[in-house]
Order: sequence, then structure tokens, then C-alpha cells
Amino acid sequence: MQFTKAEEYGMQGVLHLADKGKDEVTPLSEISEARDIPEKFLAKIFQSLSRSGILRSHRGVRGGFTLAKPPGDITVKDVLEAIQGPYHLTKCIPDPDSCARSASCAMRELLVTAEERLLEVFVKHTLEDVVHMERSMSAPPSEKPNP
Amino acid sequence: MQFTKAEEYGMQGVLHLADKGKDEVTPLSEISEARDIPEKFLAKIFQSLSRSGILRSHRGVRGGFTLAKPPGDITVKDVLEAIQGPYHLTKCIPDPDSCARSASCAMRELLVTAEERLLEVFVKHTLEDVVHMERSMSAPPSEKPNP
DNA sequence: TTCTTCGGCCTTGGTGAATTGCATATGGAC
DNA sequence: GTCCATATGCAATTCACCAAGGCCGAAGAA
Ligand code: SF4
Ligand code: SF4
Repeated sequence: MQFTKAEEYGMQGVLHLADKGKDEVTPLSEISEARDIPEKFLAKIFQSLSRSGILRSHRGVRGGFTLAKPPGDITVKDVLEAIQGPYHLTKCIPDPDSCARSASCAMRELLVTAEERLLEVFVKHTLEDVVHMERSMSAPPSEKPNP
Repeated sequence: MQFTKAEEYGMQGVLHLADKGKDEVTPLSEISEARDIPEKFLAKIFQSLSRSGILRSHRGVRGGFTLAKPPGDITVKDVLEAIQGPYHLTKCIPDPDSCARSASCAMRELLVTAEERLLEVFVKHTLEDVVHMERSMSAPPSEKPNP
């Protein structure tokens, strides 16, 4: 990365849609206000996500966006990579020829491993998982009932 | 990250020292030439490493740098953090107050996990390990003896 | 003393992140 | 069929930081 605002906002926006159900069309203005995201910025991010087939856009009055697939079929990695392209700690990882030293570079081996560990976390969680986590975090009603 | 040039160069430089043995004083000029690193840039990086107690500097004729500790006592993470400060995917990880949403944000939980997985790799490998890997990679003499 | 090497500070150019603005296209509501 | 809300596309701006280079001073061995 670094984890950019675009990724941050993009995830928030997609989670907002996932939380509302797959087929509820929601305009940018609502998401922008609810999650406190600059509307024009979010528009650009959602365009990337539409083109990647993660969102579906609907123009015209009462238009907006919906998820293109069920939340359980979209991983966090799908969203992040749709926003900022494939993530790599160094360019020598996807393209060993970019560094003359790569063939005998031990650091590169380490970086490949590190990158794998990082991405594993994002691959193994779908939007459904995250929404579920979010709900259980924000609503713990039986924690300490009033005496 | 992103993995910056400073980290890249810093690791290369430190590995060069580790490869030569703990107590061999080596000037910037040699490292700079051997590993193809801009000398002034490397100088700045090594200053940070000196201040962090990873390197020791020696001024004057036949001066240079040495490791301050045995290579087995220095982890890759030590070096990387000395160069660019503590690594965090987002600022809400070390400082939850920086985001109003942090208390009920599931993404943050995911990011904490992802960051841990990434750093584990850097903590578990010392310079000694990496130098050892490097040697075994660049010198496989018994792989295919001449017929 | 002298020469070598590091130390600190300041400057520069370049790149990309994070916005904002405006003009255009689309399609549902009426 | 007209209107208006909405997305789409492109341009431009601002700002931060990375990468590098230059200059002079300090330290220290010979
Ligand atoms: S030196 Fe190693 S880690 Fe650095 S760019 Fe080259 S191959 Fe990659
Ligand atoms: S929304 Fe969640 S992940 Fe993003 S900064 Fe706030 S706490 Fe961190």
C-alpha cells in the first residue's frame, strides 16, 4: 500500500451497500453523507469498482449503485485491488527483471513471503464476513443489562 | 509501507556489513559502489541506523561503519523501523482516537490482523538468517557438476 | 598538520495522493 | 416528450513526501 484514502473510502462505501442488502439502489449522496466521504472522490472510486464488475451503476432519477454480486462472493482483496490495482511491496516481486540483483536476492524471498501473509487476510474475508463483524461490534445489547 | 528506496538501500547496506563480519569497518564509498546506491542517500540512511543503535560509525581515515551488534541479534524489522519509523497500514491502528468510527469498525480489526501477519515475517528473521539465505542462493556449486 | 571520512542542514525536482469543478450523457418520473 | 436527478469523464489544483544532490563543518587517524 500504503492504505490510501481511496481504499479506505471505497471499503466504507461498499460496506454501506453490503449492509443494506444486495439489491437496494443507493445514490452517492446518501453514502457520502452517512459515512462522511467527499462525494466527488467517492464517485471516482465507485467508477473503478463498476468497471471491475463489483458494483452496478444505475443512472437517472432514483439511480445510484448496488452490489453486482452477493456480499459473500466478494472478498476484501477484490475491492482493494479494484481500487488501486494489484498490491506489491516492491516492483521486483511481480517483475523480477526490474532488478538485476533479483536472482540472488534473499530480501526478495522474504518480501514475497511477507506479501503473501498480508494478502491471505484480505482473501479470506468477504464483505459478508465484515458486515457481520460490524453488526456484532456495534450492537452488544446483552452485555450488561440495567440492574 | 510502500517499500521505499530508503528501506531498500538501507537493507542492502546493512546486509553488506553483515556479510563481511561484525567488526570490519567499511566506508560508505565501498558499499555505495558495490551495491549501486547513491552515496549521499546512503549516508543519510546510515545516520538513522547509527542513532538507533544498529550501526556504529567511525570517522577519520579508514573510518566507516560496522554493525553495533552481532547479525543474529538484529531483526529485519529493527532495520526497517529504524529507517522509516513504525509501520502501520493506517493511523487508526496505533491511535484509535484518530477516527471517530474506530470503536465499531470491523475493517480496523481486519487491518490489525493483516499488519500482524506482515510484521511477523520481519520479526522472525535476523540479518544472520538473510545473509545465510543469500549465500546459499548465489553459490550452488554442487547443483550440476560438469560432466 | 593533513587528509579522509562521517554529520548536519538546506535545496531541488519529481511523483502521486486527495481533492474540486465543470461539462456531458443517461434514464426514470411526470 | 420534457425535466431533473443522477452517474460519467476529463481537467486542474493543492499538498505532501520521496529521492537525490550540494556545501561546509566536525572528528580522528596518520
Ligand atoms: S535488491 Fe532484491 S528486494 Fe531490492 S529490488 Fe532488487 S530483487 Fe527486489
Ligand atoms: S473507518 Fe475504521 S479502518 Fe478506517 S480509519 Fe476509521 S477505524 Fe480505521
